Amino acid sequence: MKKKGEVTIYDISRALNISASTVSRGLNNSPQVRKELRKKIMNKAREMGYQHNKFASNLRQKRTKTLGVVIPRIDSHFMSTVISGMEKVANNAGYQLLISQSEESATLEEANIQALFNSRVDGLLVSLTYETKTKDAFADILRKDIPLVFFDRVFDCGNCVSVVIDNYRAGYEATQHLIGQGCRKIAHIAGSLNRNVYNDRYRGYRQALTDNSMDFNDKMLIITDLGDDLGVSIINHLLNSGTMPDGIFTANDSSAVSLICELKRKGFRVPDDVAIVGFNDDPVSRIVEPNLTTVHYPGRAMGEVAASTMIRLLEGEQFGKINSITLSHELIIRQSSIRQGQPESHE
Amino acid sequence: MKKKGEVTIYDISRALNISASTVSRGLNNSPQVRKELRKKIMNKAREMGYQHNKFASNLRQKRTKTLGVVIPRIDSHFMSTVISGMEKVANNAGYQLLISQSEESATLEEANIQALFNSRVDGLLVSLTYETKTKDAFADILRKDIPLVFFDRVFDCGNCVSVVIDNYRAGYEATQHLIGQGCRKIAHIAGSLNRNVYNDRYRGYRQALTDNSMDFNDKMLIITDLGDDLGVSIINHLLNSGTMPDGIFTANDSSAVSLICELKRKGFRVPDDVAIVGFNDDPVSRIVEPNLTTVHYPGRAMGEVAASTMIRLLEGEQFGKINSITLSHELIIRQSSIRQGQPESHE
DNA sequence: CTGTTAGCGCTTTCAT
DNA sequence: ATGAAAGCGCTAACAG
Repeated sequence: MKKKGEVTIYDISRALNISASTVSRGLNNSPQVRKELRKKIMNKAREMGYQHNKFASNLRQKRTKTLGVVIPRIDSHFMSTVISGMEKVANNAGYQLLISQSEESATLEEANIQALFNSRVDGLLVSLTYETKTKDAFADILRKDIPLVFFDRVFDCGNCVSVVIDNYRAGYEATQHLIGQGCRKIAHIAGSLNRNVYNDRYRGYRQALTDNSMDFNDKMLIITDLGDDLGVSIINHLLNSGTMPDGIFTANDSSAVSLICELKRKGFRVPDDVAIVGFNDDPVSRIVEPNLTTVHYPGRAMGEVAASTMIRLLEGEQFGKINSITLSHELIIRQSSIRQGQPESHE
Repeated sequence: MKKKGEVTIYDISRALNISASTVSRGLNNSPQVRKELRKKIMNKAREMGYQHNKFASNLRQKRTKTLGVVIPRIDSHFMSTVISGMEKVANNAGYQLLISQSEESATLEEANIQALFNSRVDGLLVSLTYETKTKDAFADILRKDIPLVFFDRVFDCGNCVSVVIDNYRAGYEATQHLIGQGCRKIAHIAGSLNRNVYNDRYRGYRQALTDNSMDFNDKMLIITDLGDDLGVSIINHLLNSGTMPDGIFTANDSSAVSLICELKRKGFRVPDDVAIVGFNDDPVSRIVEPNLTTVHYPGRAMGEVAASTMIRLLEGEQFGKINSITLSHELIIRQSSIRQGQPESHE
């Protein structure tokens, strides 16, 4: 692991017969240094192939200009879009992103948080796993007042910010749409109800049923990992349960697409026999036939907002304490849920 | 930016009436320290809420256990899958990933490389932008012997490793397949020919034409950014050019899907009027109707291999110098390119 | 405006 | 097996 001898500010100071502090100041564009000298320092630095050593600087300044990110997985359309927005904002503000995946494991999540803490990230951006139940993993972070921003899958917690959409309302609207299309037996495919996103969507669904005097049947609630190959097992499960729904609201688009494919394969007409509404506005929702009605989730904006909120927190431009930021979603109505001669209800 | 006073090894050494060096050794599980004492140190550390400071450690050891990653964008199925594999391998080996996006801009790419270099990453993993022409941006990296691994979009360069698939052969096979299906006028939609991936696919396409005594017509080559809304303009362009192809090989799946949609909208039958082959095996290729024939690209494996190669490089377990690693691809034949009564040729 | 001095927290010879 | 001391490269008082 031999590193060729680093050129340090001392080398420059020696070459220029000035002190290291002046070199440091010059390199950081301090107005305390004569413009002329500053330029001389810069030139010499370039000439000598000097490269700023962030570590030494960090150690001294006790900040890293680095943000830690912990997410369940990065390889979904939604999450990669969030991270893309986050990286852009962070990079523009001179921050770097240390990204780690928890793979839906609370244990790995905790290990990742610990590692990021040891790396002394200035702030932590987190979207929780399916499993996470307690805030224990965040104890160190919170004790040290390291800013913590949750996004999408969040914890309600006093000293941190959450960036979310109104999943409850989105779930309500999705269900209401199915009801408006004439569906009378509506199933819901959910993710882990530990997590706000799935719990809220579920509660919205329940409320919409209630508001339309429709009974909830617990055979119509299926809790899954929302994978993209759920169609077969879910449709079989529903058929076996003896009550085939005429509408399904499912908590993400990949499961919705899988359902549509399986329904078509089994000879059901979509949406006339079974109408589907998904969630996320994944690109596939526009491609699958019939096109999928879904909830547009502003992923890029969520990443941007989370990052810029974090940076504002770090750089202390707060005007009062923010607890939570809710971005707007939108129900995108596509043909898969518009039934023949069944006009869309005007809400 | 007040940080509550860190607990250091000195605090522990004082509490235990031993020296800091012993504490350091104990914490690092050095066999030089009595087992008993080691345990006492560990316990005290936990009790006092000690947290290892990676910076100080890095500064001293001149390594960071951090890998820098520079990619055009993270928000595509392919790239997010690569990164996912890379992160997993890195994390398992105790490395962290500093990820930045170049957004297809050579300038931003260079700035990102510079920033990562200043952060003293132990190694750099790069997939190039459309624009990048020279290796100038890598001068510092190479001079300092920082291991450099390219993946997907690579530079041929003496002192670094490339992880790729055989894009030439894949392009050849894709085109050959269309020819086998009876296509006689085959267009190719390419990305920037600066980049190996697109150039090689293009050359494979040309060679397949040649080997089948088919003329190449430069109106059949369209160079684009391979965006997902290219369908309209490309089909119009082809129609206006006076020679509508009966087969199209396009360098990624999102453009392929966009083409299919536009062709269907215009009343062409796919594949009987125009057959399509894409690239990447994106999930949409399985959803679009007709399903898309495409080249399976092992994204996760590519990320894993790139990361583990890097780590092997860093940890010096090399058995000779590796220049390039080629992963295997696979042409996935789906209905969009199987024409009625036109049996698939047996290659 | 510039220099002197000290120290961030850790690891690592070199002694003992 | 443990300790003393030096130093990684930088920045921030403080002094002039």
